[in-house]
Amino acid sequence: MDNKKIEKISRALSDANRIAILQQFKKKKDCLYCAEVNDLLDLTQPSVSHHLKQLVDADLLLPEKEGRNLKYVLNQEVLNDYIACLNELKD
Amino acid sequence: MDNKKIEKISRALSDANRIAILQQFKKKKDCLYCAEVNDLLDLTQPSVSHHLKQLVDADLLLPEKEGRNLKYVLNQEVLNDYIACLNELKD
DNA sequence: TTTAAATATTCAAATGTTTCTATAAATAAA
DNA sequence: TTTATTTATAGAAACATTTGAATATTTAAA
Repeated sequence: MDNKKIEKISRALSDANRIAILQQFKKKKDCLYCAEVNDLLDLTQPSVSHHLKQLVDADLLLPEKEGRNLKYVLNQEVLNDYIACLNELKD
Repeated sequence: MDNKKIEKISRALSDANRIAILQQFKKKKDCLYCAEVNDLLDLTQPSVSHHLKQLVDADLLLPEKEGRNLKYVLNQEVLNDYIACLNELKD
């Protein structure tokens, strides 16, 4: 994982709403629906869409279309890679 | 570590110059001097000072005065706590 | 095929970040 | 005590991010 990617993931994580989205995956078992995220946050639908886009663009979330619904899965591999990079910082 | 703190650390990590600073600790053994950081980055001294402030405000760096010089040590404890929070995201 | 529901996009306003120049503050050296 | 060195701060310009209103797109249901 290069520094540009570390920067992008860090930026994706640097917002209270987006952290809340990611933490919601702990409570739900496997995936989160877009509509659930809209309910979770105290924001308008376009704002939530913006935040989800940041997380998807950073590859932290994997979107899956289901008819006219959209389902997100946490990308554990990217999260692991990111954590590995942070561990590298410690000598 | 609460979400505000996770947000702040993530933001501190969301910049190429600040990532470069942290990575420099791998090369240097124990600490980094302010002047070394000024040499490392292609920025003016006030800009470097700004970036170091972000890292110190996030508690990622611990500053130590040495006469008129300033020395920074990586705060491994905060880094560990942050990494632990990210690990929590994975069910 | 028309209508309804779910999500995305566009645009603009407000706010925050990054960077610089200029300058201040702190401290060591002369 | 004057001067030089090191780091910090103030202020402004440029740029990026966040948010919401309005609207478009996509797809299912009627």
